Amino acid sequence: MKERRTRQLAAVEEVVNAAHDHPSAEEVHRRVRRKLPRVSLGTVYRNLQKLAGQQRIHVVQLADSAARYDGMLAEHDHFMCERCGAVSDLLRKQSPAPRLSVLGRAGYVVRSHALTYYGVCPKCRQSSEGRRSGAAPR
Amino acid sequence: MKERRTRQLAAVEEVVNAAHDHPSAEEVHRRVRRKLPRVSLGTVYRNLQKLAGQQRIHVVQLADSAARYDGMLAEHDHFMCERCGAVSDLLRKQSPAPRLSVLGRAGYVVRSHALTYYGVCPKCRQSSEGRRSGAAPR
DNA sequence: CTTTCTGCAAACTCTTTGCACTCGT
DNA sequence: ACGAGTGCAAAGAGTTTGCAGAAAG
Repeated sequence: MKERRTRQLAAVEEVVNAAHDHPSAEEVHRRVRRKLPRVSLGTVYRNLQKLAGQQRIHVVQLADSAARYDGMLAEHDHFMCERCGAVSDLLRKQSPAPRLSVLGRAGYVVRSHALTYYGVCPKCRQSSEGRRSGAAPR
Repeated sequence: MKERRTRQLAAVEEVVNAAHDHPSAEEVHRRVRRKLPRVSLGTVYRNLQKLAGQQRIHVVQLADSAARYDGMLAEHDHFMCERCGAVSDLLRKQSPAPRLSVLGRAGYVVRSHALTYYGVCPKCRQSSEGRRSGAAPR
């Protein structure tokens, strides 16, 4: 019943907290392996799940198939580039308070919300300036 | 190169348009089968994909694992109940225009955005009135 | 007839899990 | 020593795809 501090758990948390690029489980695995070459992907999943359950990291589910993991705990939104797949954090200036009170009056209890913008990031936009190009998305 | 009007495609579109509960692919398959008992799940997926590509339906990716399909084309947001899994549509009163202009100035091109609230719906809230209950989620 | 679409089944991707063993405590 | 956590490999969801045959135009 008592939780243990294992190298694997610590390494997973460290990797997610150090990352600013919203890595997938597989990417977290790759990075954790640099320190502990023998960790299995299954263990990475188990630890990501445990950390998420304790709200020590966040799981981000985008239009993408695979879940991404985020160490930033402050409330924020995301922008996902449809060309390169990069995800960036957007500070949240104000929560949709008016919306929340409407929902509350209608009987909903709102626990959280997720807001994601989709489009083209500055980098990809630049690299297609003047072209009619369609770079491979995802 | 020319697209054909097959019964299967028509049935899939019809089912998604008639549905107000954001069915998964498997659920769409189940419903389409009531009219065409021999359609395969693969065909349902292919047609959902085709309709989505033509913007004739929308794909909704929530915290859930499986994608859901939505025939409502007007801009709107979603509320997902963490207890019963039901998803409801929320009319969007105003698009986050201030946010958009900030993003635009920063070089982002925003094509769309998705906003989902998570919590407990009125029905589930009622059925746990007064209890400290933790009904099984999902 | 030609070409797209279908049904079927196999393949693929992402994630979870059972089991014997390891390692924190 | 006890038992939570690990590695491995197999199993599960959800989704995609190759192919031979069906059917729309």
